[in-house]
Amino acid sequence: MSSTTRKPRLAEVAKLAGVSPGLVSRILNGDPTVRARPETRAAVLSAIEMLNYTPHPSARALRNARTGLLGFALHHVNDPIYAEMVQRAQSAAARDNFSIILLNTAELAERGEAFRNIVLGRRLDGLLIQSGFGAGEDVLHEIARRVPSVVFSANPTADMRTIRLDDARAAATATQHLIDTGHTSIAYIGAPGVSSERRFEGYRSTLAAAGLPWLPAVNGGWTADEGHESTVRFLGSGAQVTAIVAVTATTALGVHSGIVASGRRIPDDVSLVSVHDTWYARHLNPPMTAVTLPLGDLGALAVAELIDQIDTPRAGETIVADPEPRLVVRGSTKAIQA
Amino acid sequence: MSSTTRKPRLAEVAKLAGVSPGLVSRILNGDPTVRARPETRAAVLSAIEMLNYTPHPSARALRNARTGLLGFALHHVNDPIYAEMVQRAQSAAARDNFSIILLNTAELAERGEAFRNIVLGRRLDGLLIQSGFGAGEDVLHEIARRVPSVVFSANPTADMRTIRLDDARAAATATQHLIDTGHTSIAYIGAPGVSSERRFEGYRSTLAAAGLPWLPAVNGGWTADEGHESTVRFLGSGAQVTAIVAVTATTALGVHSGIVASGRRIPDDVSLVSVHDTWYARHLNPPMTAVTLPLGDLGALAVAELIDQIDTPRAGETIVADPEPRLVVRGSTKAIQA
DNA sequence: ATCATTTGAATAAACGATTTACGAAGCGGA
DNA sequence: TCCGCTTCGTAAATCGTTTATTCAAATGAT
Repeated sequence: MSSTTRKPRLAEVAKLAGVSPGLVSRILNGDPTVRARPETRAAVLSAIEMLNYTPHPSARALRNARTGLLGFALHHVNDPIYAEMVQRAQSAAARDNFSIILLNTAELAERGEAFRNIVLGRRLDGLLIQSGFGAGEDVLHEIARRVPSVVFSANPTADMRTIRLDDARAAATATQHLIDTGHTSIAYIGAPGVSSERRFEGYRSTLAAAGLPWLPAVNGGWTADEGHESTVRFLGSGAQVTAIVAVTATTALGVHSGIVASGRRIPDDVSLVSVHDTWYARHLNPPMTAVTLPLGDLGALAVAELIDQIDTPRAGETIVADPEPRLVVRGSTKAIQA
Repeated sequence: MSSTTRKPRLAEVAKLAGVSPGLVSRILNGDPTVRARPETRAAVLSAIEMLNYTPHPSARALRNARTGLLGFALHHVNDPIYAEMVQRAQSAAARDNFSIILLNTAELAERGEAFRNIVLGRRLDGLLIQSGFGAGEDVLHEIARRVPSVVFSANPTADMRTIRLDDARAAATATQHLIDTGHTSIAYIGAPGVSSERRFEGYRSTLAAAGLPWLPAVNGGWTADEGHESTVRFLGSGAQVTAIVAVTATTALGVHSGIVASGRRIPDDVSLVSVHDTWYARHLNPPMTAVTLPLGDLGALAVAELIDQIDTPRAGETIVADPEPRLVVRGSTKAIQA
């Protein structure tokens, strides 16, 4: 299978170049205090090249107390909403030679101990933590205080570095679109946690500003199945709304099927707008109107802040927003005839 | 922020217990050759407990030449199809104290060098590689020969450990369902790569066995958008089929919207069955009939084989299949009236 | 009492890279 | 010639575990 030659060590490069291992290391890492003759430097470089040398990551990690690994703890790793965010985060990390490990926060409940061990066990240089969903919040925040971290979605606190989207504005944009097209009876289907609360506030304040009535948030959860159930219950209870704003794309999918299951037509009877646009929105029947949020930018920026945080810890809040709120109008919304 | 006390080292545990570091290490790792008095062992254990000691992963990795990290290289990491597979793989890995890093094979084209460095740079103990999609296949297979690996989706070779689903049977199950409900004109919309080829063969042979005609595979790609485009083209070219089998769930979603965009009704004009069931299938309008494949089992088994592979490399093929093919009939299929 | 075993544990050398402290040439000036 | 300053590098101590080797004390046999 593999050939018998091991991977070369620093010492072997040094011997080939006729210098000491220390010098090779310093040249390799661009030590500014190193003063080597051009021909010495060239010899080192060509020895590295010739042996195709790459440093041993574990040895480096031990000596430098830095693993080059970042953790990305998400509430639901596999929510398609996060695909682009994770990808952008990984590219951003790769630029600084970091790799990203995905961690599922849902495991927190069952296997909290294992989670803490991975995260607190010097295996990771830093951690991106999605918070603000209620359950296990205290554990996450304790971790955030012990490991260089950037917490996102959560509300800001005095001692953490946080980053989040402009949730209120996104929901406001969705709501305003419905108002603009003549709707006066609009519901919000939300989920547990502060992101949903902020979106609800965007919904509520926009309706209030327009002099229109608002309803308490319907609790739909973060999954399509929960969105479906709560919508069926909500509409089944005789609610007379002509439009719904859904907290996120997965929930919105369930709301979509829930409206259909309730015997109402989209958009003729009920219009639907999703906060968060995603890959499947355009393929629904009818296609779903949605507000785009810059999750990719959030991921990239979160990583940049985290890497900064590793060197110089500090608290503070960052809000990531598109220059303009972006609404993608598709077939799930329709103007009310005056 | 964090308190001033470092994490304890092995030497500190040893001092507290009044023994040597070596002994602590051997007891900690359950060395069978260690002969310690019960009270000594108890002292060590209580010292570990008292200091809340956990070994330094980088030091261990250096000494043992084992990082505890497994790579999971997927064609499209974020395809929702893989959610359960990745989760099950992670649980299986966690049981043996391995963590999993997700890698995107799509990056291979642009950043092949970076990919090789991560993968070949002793950062990973082993690699799960999804193969069989055509592009970059040679690079993946070269890697598979140099790092302990389990390759999945690909066809078996003499020198690799491979694992895959029973693709042909899944497609056969889907096709048979359509035949059983009276369809005689059935198309298959596929994608590049051997998994799709195997599914096509299941489709073709099932129709042949029933004495029905089959069509060449329509190339739809692995994404919803590609499925949509190819379906619109296919139906627009005047194809007269009453049913379609789609290679996977994402493609099927695009086929679904493509049928609608072509002005045909599901299931009245065209029935649709997806190979792979997934979370959103039940929320489509109409909900999508699908064949379930045990991707979760594939993930768990692949990890188990990989961990085995790390200790004792060997070639061989494993096919993961449910005891019974499982078809979930929803609203996207309808019997043809005779 | 003496020698040979066993039992119980310590010692020290890796693993591979990084970095601080130190030193041998080479050079110019007095 | 001798001192002092650069220049260009080297040596050796870490980082924290693991494990082969060694060794002292306790036990047993004669």
